[in-house]
Amino acid sequence: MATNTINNIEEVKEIFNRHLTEQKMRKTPERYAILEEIYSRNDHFDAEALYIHMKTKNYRVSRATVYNTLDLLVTCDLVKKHQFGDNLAKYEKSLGYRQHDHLICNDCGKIVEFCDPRVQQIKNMMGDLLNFKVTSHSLNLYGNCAGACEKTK
Amino acid sequence: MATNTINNIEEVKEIFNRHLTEQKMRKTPERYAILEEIYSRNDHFDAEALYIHMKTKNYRVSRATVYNTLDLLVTCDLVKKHQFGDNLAKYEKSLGYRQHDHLICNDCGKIVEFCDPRVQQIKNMMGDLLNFKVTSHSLNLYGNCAGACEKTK
DNA sequence: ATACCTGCAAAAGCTTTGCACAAGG
DNA sequence: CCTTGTGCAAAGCTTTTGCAGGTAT
Repeated sequence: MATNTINNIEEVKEIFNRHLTEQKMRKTPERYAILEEIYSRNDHFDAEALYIHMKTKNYRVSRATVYNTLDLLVTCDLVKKHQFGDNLAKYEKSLGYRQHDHLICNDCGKIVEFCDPRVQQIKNMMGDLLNFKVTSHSLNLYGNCAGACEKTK
Repeated sequence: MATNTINNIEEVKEIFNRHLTEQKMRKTPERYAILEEIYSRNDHFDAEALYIHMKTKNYRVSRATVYNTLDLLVTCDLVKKHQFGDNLAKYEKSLGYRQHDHLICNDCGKIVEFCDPRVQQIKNMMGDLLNFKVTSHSLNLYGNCAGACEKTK
């Protein structure tokens, strides 16, 4: 199982739990099941893939709940939402992951993550310069993975 | 007329013209009309807004042609396509504009452009490091325009 | 008990596609 | 002429919404 990440699932659930309490929202089994499913993955997935995967595991859940819960998890910073060029939102778990950005292969769709401190510098400087309070960002580099790209898109 | 930009419209048409010739594509009046319409704007617009605006000017054109032509213009680098967080493609003319990125206000939707040479440095370094040939990128900073934001969204 | 949440299906919104007709080369 | 491009409408896809029934608190 792919849950050997920096934070174990119990810790994540606890954070979610606290958020739900603070916001006076209900602790439904669906919400925890979706959280668990997301944290068992290590990829960038879309809402439909998550939905299908839960169905496959015989977990009865609706698309509406998947979308609602994804929004909720994005709000409390346990999940990050991305747009990689197409009109399809992709998600990934975010807790315990260093802030990072993405390099996307135009041919095979492969996604590689990277960190660069200059991104933070740009955010700080541009915020000051243009009088914006910058709260988040999205940086995607597009190209192709030289050589070993198999167009498995 | 808002065509007092760095490159005049004739120059742009000439570039488009050359591209169409090279690609053995037809020089239809619709294509030039759409190009002209785009270059008369200085904002970030979506396909529907462009379509509506052409209709308003009594230019008979279809959505299909608008989408086709936008794709075509993106291909030949006369137009840039963006995704600012939502699932709605936004476009802007690109010729003669320094490469730039965007700062988007979450409250009022205002878009401010900026340039930072560090973006190019990041592209170069990450391409080398991860063995990718980086051909393009998208960097958006999200936040809010301190003070004077009127939530006119 | 009573909001809130869920499931289901329909609707909405952007974009693509199919087909018949038009027109560029 | 022949093939590409266009208009129109329908279909496709992702995401949102409305409503009736369920359930956490």
